[in-house]
Amino acid sequence: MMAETRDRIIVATNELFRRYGYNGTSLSQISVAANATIGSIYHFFPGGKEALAVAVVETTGNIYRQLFELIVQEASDPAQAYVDFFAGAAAVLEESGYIDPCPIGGLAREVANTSEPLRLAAANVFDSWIDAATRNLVDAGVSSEQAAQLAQVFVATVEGTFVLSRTQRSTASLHAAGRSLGQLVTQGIEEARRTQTS
Amino acid sequence: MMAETRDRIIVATNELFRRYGYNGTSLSQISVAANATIGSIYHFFPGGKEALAVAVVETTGNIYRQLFELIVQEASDPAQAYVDFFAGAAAVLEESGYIDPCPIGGLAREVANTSEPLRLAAANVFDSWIDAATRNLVDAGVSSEQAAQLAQVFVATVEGTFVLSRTQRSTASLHAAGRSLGQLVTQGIEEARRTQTS
DNA sequence: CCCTTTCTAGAACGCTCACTCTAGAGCACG
DNA sequence: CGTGCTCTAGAGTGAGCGTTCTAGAAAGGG
Repeated sequence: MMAETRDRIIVATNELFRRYGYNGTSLSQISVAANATIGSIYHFFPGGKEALAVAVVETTGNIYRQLFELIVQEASDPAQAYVDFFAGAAAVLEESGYIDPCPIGGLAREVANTSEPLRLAAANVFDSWIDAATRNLVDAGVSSEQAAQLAQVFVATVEGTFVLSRTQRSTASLHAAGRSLGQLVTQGIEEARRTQTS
Repeated sequence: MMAETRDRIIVATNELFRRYGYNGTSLSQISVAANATIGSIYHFFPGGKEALAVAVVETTGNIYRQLFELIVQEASDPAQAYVDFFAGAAAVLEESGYIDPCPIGGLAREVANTSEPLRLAAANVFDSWIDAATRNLVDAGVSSEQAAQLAQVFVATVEGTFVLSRTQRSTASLHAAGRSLGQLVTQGIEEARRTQTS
């Protein structure tokens, strides 16, 4: 029973943050959406709203990293994985009516100057995503320096296209980013192969 | 006298939004920072906080577009302009202690679901940036389809690296993005030349 | 010098916020 | 049958929010 309520609170908070942001979401809203009283929220998250937000960032960060690794695993070739990732995000955005697909970037940007715990939680999530992408690219044959650079650009582009597509209500930037990222990865692999065989 | 106060309000609001976001900034804070009473704020912006935010988005959007065009004009070659742009942003971030360099993306993501006027203002700014970059790339010899795609990726990457660098307190992603964008632009120019001469 | 317009001053309003507190419900275990 | 622990219930607190309102200060042309 305990874990169910806690999970419901996290899921509901995640959705509300994606729509209204951190400061735009109230505990009473969360209480209604999660079907849990404010007393319950403080029982599971004694640190209040901030602690709840940290939990949301961490769980969502893990889910997205797993999703990325799944897409990588199922892609026909390394470059295609990145195209697929952006195509999947585009589909989610269209289906949801352009609600933010991910609460982390928005939260981070909103409170980076006011909540150090939240900023750090978000930074750790971005690090874990960059690490996962770097490992994948190295596995695909990209040099480790190039892989680190491409992984950063990948994560940055994901966050940037979320901002753009949400604002413009268009998936054009996501498709553009998929193509460009695929191109960069392909080129990174070819360059490493050339260097190795020379 | 009138224009001075109005400008002071816009400048102060811009700075506060970049630190604390839209919902995290109060009119009383703005009033203090701008050295203007709340009555003055409502005199110049009868639409209240939302109208003030729209004005901030529009003026800041114009300033950034002009900055981009200036960098393009002074760059040694087209690809270098994009490297320079990210390098400049990196310098600004480091100097400012990683305050958000631009209020627009954060605002847009924060209120895209709650304020249609603000969302539209931000969307128009992004469109104007994409148009400016597209024109620049076409002038540099890139095909119009490629230019449109690259311009979208450029703007998305700018916004994304702002999120990342602000969260991680590091300019690594900015430098990585500068290199990758330069690479994509160079490649776009070469590809167009090849197609044309064949 | 008055009159009109532009702008400032700041108190006041209703509302919602994050958070606290005290009671008691539900349930497992001896 | 109770004893103890986890979790829920919901009223209450003080503070701060965006906005409104009325009154007056500057400023400038006739």
